[in-house]
Amino acid sequence: MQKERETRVTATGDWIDGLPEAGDELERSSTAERVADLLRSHIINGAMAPGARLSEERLGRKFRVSRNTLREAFRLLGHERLLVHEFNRGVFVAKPGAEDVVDLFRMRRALELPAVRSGARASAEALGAVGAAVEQGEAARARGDWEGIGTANMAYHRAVAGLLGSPRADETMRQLLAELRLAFHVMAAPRDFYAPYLDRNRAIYDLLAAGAFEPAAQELEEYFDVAERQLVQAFTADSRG
Amino acid sequence: MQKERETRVTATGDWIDGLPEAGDELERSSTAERVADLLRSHIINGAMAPGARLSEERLGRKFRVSRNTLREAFRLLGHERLLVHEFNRGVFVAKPGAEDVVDLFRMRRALELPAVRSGARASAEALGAVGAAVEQGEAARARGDWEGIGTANMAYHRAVAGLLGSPRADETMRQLLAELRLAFHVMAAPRDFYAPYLDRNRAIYDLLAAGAFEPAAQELEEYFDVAERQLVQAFTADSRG
DNA sequence: ATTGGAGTATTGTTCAACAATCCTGTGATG
DNA sequence: CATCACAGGATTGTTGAACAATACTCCAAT
Repeated sequence: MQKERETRVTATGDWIDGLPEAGDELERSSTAERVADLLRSHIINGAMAPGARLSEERLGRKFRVSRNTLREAFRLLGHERLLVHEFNRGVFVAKPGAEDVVDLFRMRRALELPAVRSGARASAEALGAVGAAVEQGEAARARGDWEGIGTANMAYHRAVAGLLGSPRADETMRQLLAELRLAFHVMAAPRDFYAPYLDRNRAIYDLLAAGAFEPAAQELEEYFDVAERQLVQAFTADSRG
Repeated sequence: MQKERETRVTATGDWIDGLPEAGDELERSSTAERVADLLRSHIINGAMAPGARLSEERLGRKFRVSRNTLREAFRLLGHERLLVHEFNRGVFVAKPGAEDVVDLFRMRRALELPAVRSGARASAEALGAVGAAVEQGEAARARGDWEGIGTANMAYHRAVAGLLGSPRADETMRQLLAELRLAFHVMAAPRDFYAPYLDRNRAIYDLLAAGAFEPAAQELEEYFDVAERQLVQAFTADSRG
């Protein structure tokens, strides 16, 4: 009897202990966070032009939330540099300049290159995410979905940074890429900006999968140089106003 | 007459244009930001124990601010990972674990090592900040100010990351170091933890000042290895409860 | 063309209220 | 004895209104 009871208890314990610790799946979110998510998607999709003003009263009425809740959301996005908060003047959609693009690429180099070079220590899962993003991008290209190509490119570089296995790097990378995507909306309609880079993404992934981490890093570095130059050029050419 | 008028006008214009664009000096801060600054310093100085709960009502009464303002401050510090916000339960001072220390060092390596290696491109001002931090630390040691040594060490590594000349790296570094400092308060009183590293800081700076960037990076890497191991060890040894 | 000033609109902050959720202690039940 | 149910109290989540402080606009005056 004692034995049966004990086995039952330990069995239950093992069962529960074996569960994956209740991740963020059932994490209830506050209204402010949901509003922030909504605003963020609008911003990076270009629905809100860079520099546009976000009126507390009008947005609050639109989303059916109070000003206080809206202000909490503003704080969140301000910390991600998607909104800029000017005291007593209001919040505006950030308007990145060429110097921001340069800085963003500096950060990307600092995070993504070490991530690739540490590829040997990366989990198979993290590596698989890179491959999945490559195919996601190619599928988007096949159906001419330019928006999808951009999304896939973001996923790709997030996955690359994810090779580090660092929660903080993941979070930082997420922000950087969102900001970078906002930067695109500043320059003149670059619908198929990312398309030429899909093959390069594939090449880097193949090197990664083959264990050639240093060559992959070199390829990635070259990509950074080319993409940054093209972006900065688009910015300075477009610098009227 | 026309000429005189024109010169006067252009002179005024040049004078104003020459001014340094009004930096953050006269940037008025909101109450929420001031509260956040106050809380941050309390957290970093260990006045609030990791894991402690921050009651909205009591803190609001203490600081004489409304709950809404306090909540805005909580959001700011939550984004910096100094506070953790559990929905419907409240906010708590973050309680970093060994895995956080490992992650923090991953990020530090990613940011500080490239910064040192790019030292050739760094401004003289940024380099001077590193030297100033070294001397600040040595002065603190001379008068037995252990708290001051810790502060100087933070300033030192912020200055090192500052060699990149990247605003985003500066901001990220500021957060990482604040979080790291919080981690110290978790382990058993390490008053003179930083003291042994002062000479190493000096050595790295001397290499930097001499233009030996790669050797400086190697020294820094070694410092990371030693410091991380010591910290993680202190954590795992102290992992009861 | 620039300066001053009144009036309006918007943000900053507080306060009070209520709903939703969590925590605690108590008793019932097997 | 362990577990569960449940009521009561405490805390957070969110709203709405109010007022102060600041910025913006427009017009008059020089």
